[in-house]
Amino acid sequence: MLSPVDPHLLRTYVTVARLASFSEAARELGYTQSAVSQHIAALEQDLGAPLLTRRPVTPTSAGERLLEHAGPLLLRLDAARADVVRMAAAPERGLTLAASPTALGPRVLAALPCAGVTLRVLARDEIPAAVATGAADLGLVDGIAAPNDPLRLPDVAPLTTHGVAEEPVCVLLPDTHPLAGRSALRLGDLAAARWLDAPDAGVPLARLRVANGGGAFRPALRYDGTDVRVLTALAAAGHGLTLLPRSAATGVPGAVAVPLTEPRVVHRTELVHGGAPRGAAARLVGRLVERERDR
Amino acid sequence: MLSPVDPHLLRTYVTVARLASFSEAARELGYTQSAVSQHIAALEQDLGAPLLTRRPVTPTSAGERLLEHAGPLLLRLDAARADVVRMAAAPERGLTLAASPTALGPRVLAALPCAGVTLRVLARDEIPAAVATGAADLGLVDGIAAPNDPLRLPDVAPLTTHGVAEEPVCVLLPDTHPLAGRSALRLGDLAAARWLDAPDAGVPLARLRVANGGGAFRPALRYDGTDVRVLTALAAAGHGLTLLPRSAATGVPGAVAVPLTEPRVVHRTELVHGGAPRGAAARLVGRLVERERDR
DNA sequence: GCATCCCATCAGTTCTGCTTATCGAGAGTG
DNA sequence: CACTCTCGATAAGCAGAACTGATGGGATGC
Repeated sequence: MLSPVDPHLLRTYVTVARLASFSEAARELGYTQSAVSQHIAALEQDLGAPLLTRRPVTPTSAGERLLEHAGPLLLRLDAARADVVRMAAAPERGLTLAASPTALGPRVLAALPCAGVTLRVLARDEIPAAVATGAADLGLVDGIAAPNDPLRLPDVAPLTTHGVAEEPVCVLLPDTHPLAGRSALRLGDLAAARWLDAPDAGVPLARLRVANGGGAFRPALRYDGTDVRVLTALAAAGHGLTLLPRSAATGVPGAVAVPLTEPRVVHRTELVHGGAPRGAAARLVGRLVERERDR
Repeated sequence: MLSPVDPHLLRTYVTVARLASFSEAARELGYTQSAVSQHIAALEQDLGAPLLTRRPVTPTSAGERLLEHAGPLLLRLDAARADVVRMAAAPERGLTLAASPTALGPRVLAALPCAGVTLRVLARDEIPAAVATGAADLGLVDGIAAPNDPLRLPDVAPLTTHGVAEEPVCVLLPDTHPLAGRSALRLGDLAAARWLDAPDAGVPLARLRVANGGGAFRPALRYDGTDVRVLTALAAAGHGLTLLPRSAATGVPGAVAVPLTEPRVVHRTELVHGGAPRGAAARLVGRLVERERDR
């Protein structure tokens, strides 16, 4: 049986690759430069391939490949520890909730307890990681899916998800737009449009590209922030169209929200948590999931 | 910064949990019983929680949780090594192809080279693991999805997938069945039917349960093998209905295949491979993906 | 050509991880 | 009830791993 790759070596490897320097990595990790050098040598010998070019320090192609593995791997390793530790000691500190910006729909907001919650807005794909490592007790992720379909989340760890809410998806158009009067839109109607590319604030477009039959969207302006207000303002100012859940798209000055009817997709919000939510976290889970069942 | 869980300890832990014995695990791992005892003690101290009850040796609740993490974790660790090693040394041995039973549709069979291929039929969720760890060079997985949607695969490692074929999904009915004369069926027509539960041979039903609005299927007989012939024979004999891709469902004596039109799903086959397919593997990838593009 | 920077290598020390040996608790037996 | 057998915990010792500090050598800059 072949022994697993030593995660200790892996950690120094990713640090070296990130900083592009053995000595810097040594400083950051609290080792001597010598130790780091030996770590990399050991890893290269173990895998039987050079991982870094020296001078300048850059990953080789094999090293690039290893980097792709290393991130999720170290994440899972930490997640495993965090998850088990969480079961043992539940200090009942304040509840931390990690959420993507558009995941905070009306149903969620109504269910939040009045006090004792720390809300942390993160990019969509950081949320499972935050929950897995214990940085947050609960996560709220949103995205586009077929009705009643679960979202596709990166599975960094065994997490539990519950559907919490589904809303229609709307296109946000400046009210001067020729299609602004429509009561419904198909994606095909907008084939020639320019889109705002806002993976962290808006609804990710990539998911639709497939349903769209492979036709790529023409991105106009890319927005890397997480502020929905900025995004709606950009859309209202005519910088491009964007997709939002109805509740986030209505009431924007200078813009109208038109429901998207084809393809038949919904904006879905899911609650994600680790093994054993306790105390306030458990209560919030109960409240959100129960509301869903009433629906 | 917290140091990652030692995978060495993790490996002995899962072995102990599986065998429910320290001494047995020691024998299997080539350690002394003392070493295993120390490993478990170290892990429990590291995580700050008891993981096993002794006498009898059983995982605690925290231990159960850890087991859920451990499997994917060790798999990924091996996958990382295998992937990098594969980049370095490409010995150009015979091509090994791992496939789920119903993934071998006509398009795939036509593209296979005449010689030098080892075909290995595995359960659906073992295939990504086999490809990731290098047990197979390529994998073929099938499943049910919305048209043009990718399948949901367990992401054990960064793998690349290509859609290879899509076929209609058919219900296989014994020709004495009252609905056997229909030219098309909706899932709602079959709400009262009994189903064959064959997760490894047929098409998994779980995926449809969601699209079905949460209504569970009534399973009649469970078949754990991977032989499609057995499955079709069972269906023809009236032991229950089953879903199959059209090419696998036609021509079964005593049964008819009726296309499923609602929900709108297809049987999809995907090719999955690791980082850098070479030689014969690369040629096969090329041939399969190219055929897809022609479609 | 000299200084500097950066990684590789070597020797020495510390500390971890494994083995052997022994103990103690619990289950089965006459 | 005593005896034994099994199985896991613990102690001591030893070999090897891991890290440090020092040194070497190939780049680059002045």
